[in-house]
Amino acid sequence: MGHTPTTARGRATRGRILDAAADLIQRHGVAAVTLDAVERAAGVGRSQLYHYFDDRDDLIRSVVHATVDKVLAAQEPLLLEVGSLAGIERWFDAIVANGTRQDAVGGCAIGSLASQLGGQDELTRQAFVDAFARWEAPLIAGLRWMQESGELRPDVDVTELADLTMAAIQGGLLLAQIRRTPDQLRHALNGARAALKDALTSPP
Amino acid sequence: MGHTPTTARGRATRGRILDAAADLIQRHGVAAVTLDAVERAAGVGRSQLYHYFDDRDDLIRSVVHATVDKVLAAQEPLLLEVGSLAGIERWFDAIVANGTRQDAVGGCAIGSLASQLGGQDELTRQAFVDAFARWEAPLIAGLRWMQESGELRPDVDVTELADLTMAAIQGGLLLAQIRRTPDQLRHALNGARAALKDALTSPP
DNA sequence: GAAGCTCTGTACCATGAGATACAGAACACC
DNA sequence: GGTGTTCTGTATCTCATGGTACAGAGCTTC
Repeated sequence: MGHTPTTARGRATRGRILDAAADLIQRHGVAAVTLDAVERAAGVGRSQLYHYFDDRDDLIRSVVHATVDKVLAAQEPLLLEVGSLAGIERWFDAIVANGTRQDAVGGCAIGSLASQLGGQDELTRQAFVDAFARWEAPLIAGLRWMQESGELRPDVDVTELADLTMAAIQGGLLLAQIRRTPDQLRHALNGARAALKDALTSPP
Repeated sequence: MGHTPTTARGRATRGRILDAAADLIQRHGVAAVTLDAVERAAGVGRSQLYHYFDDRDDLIRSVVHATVDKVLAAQEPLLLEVGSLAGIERWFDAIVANGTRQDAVGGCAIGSLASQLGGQDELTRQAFVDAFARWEAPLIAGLRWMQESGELRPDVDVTELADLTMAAIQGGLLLAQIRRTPDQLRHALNGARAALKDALTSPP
């Protein structure tokens, strides 16, 4: 898997390559990631690419892993507070804000990658399965905690609720990306919020 | 946009090309659609491709339009009955069945295409905007009808409900496709169903 | 059955893009 | 400051792939 850089300069270069490639994918799809384009965008020569990555596929895979780590790291502080309705709402708000921010491009980086590369090789697909699992796990844990502490009705299926939430996020982001407006995402998350409130023991 | 075939043989050939290309996209992504691959899969020579399509891009665009029409045509009979809870539930069941059927590949053909080509040119993106609008319109109309006839509470936002539903479908299909199991899709639609029931005037 | 279409088969071209070779610069370490 | 390692620049090769040329088969129509 190429050389892992040891010097600061090396890490910076590898990072620039990864960022440039990720940006190209996000904006114009995987097909737009030609080595020439990456070089231009990253301000880097051909030899650097092959110094840090085995080949193009290795680069793409690395982008996937980097993106997954980055997105999940960004989510982490919010996902830790998901054990309460207020925490979940903060999480939703952040997602909507995030989807709105990136000038109308939006879309979930992981979801976007997933639908482009999910049908690729088994290894890449597995990476996305793991990514979504890591993403959903804190939510399930939080909901379960709420259920055990009596906030949530005992008869609701927490995995079902979590799956709905994840689907609403992904679907909302996809549709918002196509329509270039965050409305759909907001609506979808409002719906998920309603479903959550509906499962509370004490209706608000 | 190439020659539109006039003979039966011509239509069959053009159809085979379109089917083969659609299949390749669905299974291995747009990048896998090389002209050689299409020829092999469709049992067709290079000259046929350029007889019926201007170039590769035209072929891809044609696949998009054909897929949209096909999916929407398949949905149509169910979408006409969406003016009642029972009709909506039949629609959901069909979607789940459809997502389950295609041997674990699944995924929404339109959604999959959309996330691969949505960031492409403006024209293609618009095609998807239209597709989703055409898809969602009957649902909104049905919900509005239910609201006017008193089945649905007057204070609920029908577009919000419809957006949640569409997002649940798309997100559920995406996640089900990645995980190769229809559970997530089923869960997501159960959630959407719950949200719908919650909006009814007479709780079931 | 001949003309004039639509449709098909094969060979070929041009070039974009992935990959390689190799030398030289920058840096770390003693 | 010398030496080995990491990192970078440039030129080049190779080949897959989109695109073209052109002849020939197969209908349809008169």
